[in-house]
Amino acid sequence: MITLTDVAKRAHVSTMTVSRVLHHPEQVSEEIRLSVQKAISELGYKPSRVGQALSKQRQFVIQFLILEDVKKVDPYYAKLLLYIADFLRNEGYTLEINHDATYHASQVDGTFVSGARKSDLKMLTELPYPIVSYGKVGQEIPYVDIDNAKGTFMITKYLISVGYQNIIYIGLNLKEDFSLERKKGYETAIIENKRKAHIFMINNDEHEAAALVNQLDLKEKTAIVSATDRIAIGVLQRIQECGIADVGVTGFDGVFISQFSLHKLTTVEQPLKEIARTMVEMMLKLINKENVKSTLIKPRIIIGETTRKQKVIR
Amino acid sequence: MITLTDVAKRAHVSTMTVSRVLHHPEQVSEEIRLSVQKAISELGYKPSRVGQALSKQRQFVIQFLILEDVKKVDPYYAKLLLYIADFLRNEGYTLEINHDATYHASQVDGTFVSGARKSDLKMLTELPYPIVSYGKVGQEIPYVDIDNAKGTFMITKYLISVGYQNIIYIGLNLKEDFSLERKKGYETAIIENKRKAHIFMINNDEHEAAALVNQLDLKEKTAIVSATDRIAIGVLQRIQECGIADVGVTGFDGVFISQFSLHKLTTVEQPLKEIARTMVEMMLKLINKENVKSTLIKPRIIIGETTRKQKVIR
DNA sequence: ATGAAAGCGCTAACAT
DNA sequence: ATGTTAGCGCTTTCAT
Repeated sequence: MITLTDVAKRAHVSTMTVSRVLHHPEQVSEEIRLSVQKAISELGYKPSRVGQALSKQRQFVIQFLILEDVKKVDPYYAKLLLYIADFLRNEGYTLEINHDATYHASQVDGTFVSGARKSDLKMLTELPYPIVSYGKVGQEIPYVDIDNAKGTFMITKYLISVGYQNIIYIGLNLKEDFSLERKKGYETAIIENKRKAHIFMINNDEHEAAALVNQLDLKEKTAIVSATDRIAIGVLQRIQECGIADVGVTGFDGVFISQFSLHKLTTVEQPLKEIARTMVEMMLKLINKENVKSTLIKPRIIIGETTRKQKVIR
Repeated sequence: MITLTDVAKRAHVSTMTVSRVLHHPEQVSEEIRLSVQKAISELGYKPSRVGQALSKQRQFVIQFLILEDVKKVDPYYAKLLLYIADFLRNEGYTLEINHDATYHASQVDGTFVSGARKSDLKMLTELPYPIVSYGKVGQEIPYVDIDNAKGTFMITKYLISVGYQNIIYIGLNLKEDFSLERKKGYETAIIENKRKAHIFMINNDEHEAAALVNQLDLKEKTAIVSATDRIAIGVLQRIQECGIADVGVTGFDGVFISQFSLHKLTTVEQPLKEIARTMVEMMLKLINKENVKSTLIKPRIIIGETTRKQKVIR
């Protein structure tokens, strides 16, 4: 391995001069600077992360702590991780993946966390470094999340705008924040437009969704707002089987699932790249002891082929 | 931060004695060992990764280098990453995620790579540390892969065993190894059972698959072996729409996609946990300068609801 | 503008 | 069985 000392010898200067060339080049005379830079590139010198970490007492490593069970990991996490890794790298940080919930002792400069629940709050607040959560856990922990209420609000409003008369919501039978928010978004849009709310709550299961559709006696000009893509897929398949005409179906999340269907699903997209960017920005601020505010990312609705197309709201 | 020195002072010994208690406890008298262990736990001492890395000249970090574009990342990568992270952690290693293909300069003890192509071979073989690839790139690089030929072979044989007379293969129009292997597995099973091969090659697109089905004039007792779940989804939806009876459909990969359908797809599963375990084992051997052999993992076929069920082959 | 010295946390090699 | 020394690569502090 090429070290600072190697470069220093080659350039006939001290290691400090080399270090200065790298970090405070303005403090070094041009002549020496050039010859040091030459030595660096000739030798192919790369600073050792370990050496820097030791003397700076910083690791330049951020961990992503996934608290879900492996089997339940959402498919789009891979994308989120990669986006985060990319953004971090631009800032000179590295991303370390950790999974086991008992493993918080890792020596890092900060932690991203996903899948955290209220019961994790104590453990998380006790960590000796900054945390940013993907998804709200509690006010104590800065988070980034999609604006769930806005998502269902936007998509419901869209359905109304393209002429659906009757709009049904199939929600998630869960007491988590995101589930309540999604329901609220639908209700707000319904009230604003003086329609009648029709709400059903089920588990996140395509078969339950299909079974529910069977009992609904759907008419034309009806649209179904689903709280997740998975519910939407069940609804959609049942509707197609029955051959009911002009019934709109929408989902929520829509990163992979909605692609695996002949008819592209109208859905609320998780803007993963923006979520990643925001999470990284917040982390860097926290590391610099700056204050941050939890952020809701504005969702984007994707108009697919499972709803009418007339005009598009933004 | 609590250091070795803190522990040493507390236990009234030298730092080396503390280090020995941690790494070679048999070399330390029981009396001292106990008092050092007491000091360690009272202070909550955790060895510094950086300090160890510096003196051992090792990082205890493995990177996973994903060479695909973010947008094309397979959904099941998240699972693979987590499994690998878990296995590595048991061995005292940490998993670092890197994505940008130009970023191979990372200081790590080894690299896992996925999505590598022939054109990456040169770069990969020049890396100064061990590599294990997920998926075959060339003989130069140790890899772990699912036994693609065996997968299609097994599933074709299964279809024959449950009584399908006519078995069609819809393959991927790609010259990559895995695509050729999957086709070969089908052909081998067909020849062994003295059936007639019917092969079509298309892109990995559900619409192309559906369009192909339209031209096929399918009869009863026919089954379609698809090279990917995505193709299978297209086939399946088209068949359901047409209401053709007793036509079997199978896929390949089947980690997430096959779950998002009312009718669970019969498919060849990527045994991700075993792939992860094998990749980690190989990496550790390589780090220890032992020889390794590239490994094909035996696939498992999942019998879903898109094929007849009579008896199960293993 | 440049350099020397000390220290970050740890361990291998060498004493005792 | 235990301790001392030196060194891993780098940066901060304090000379010069």
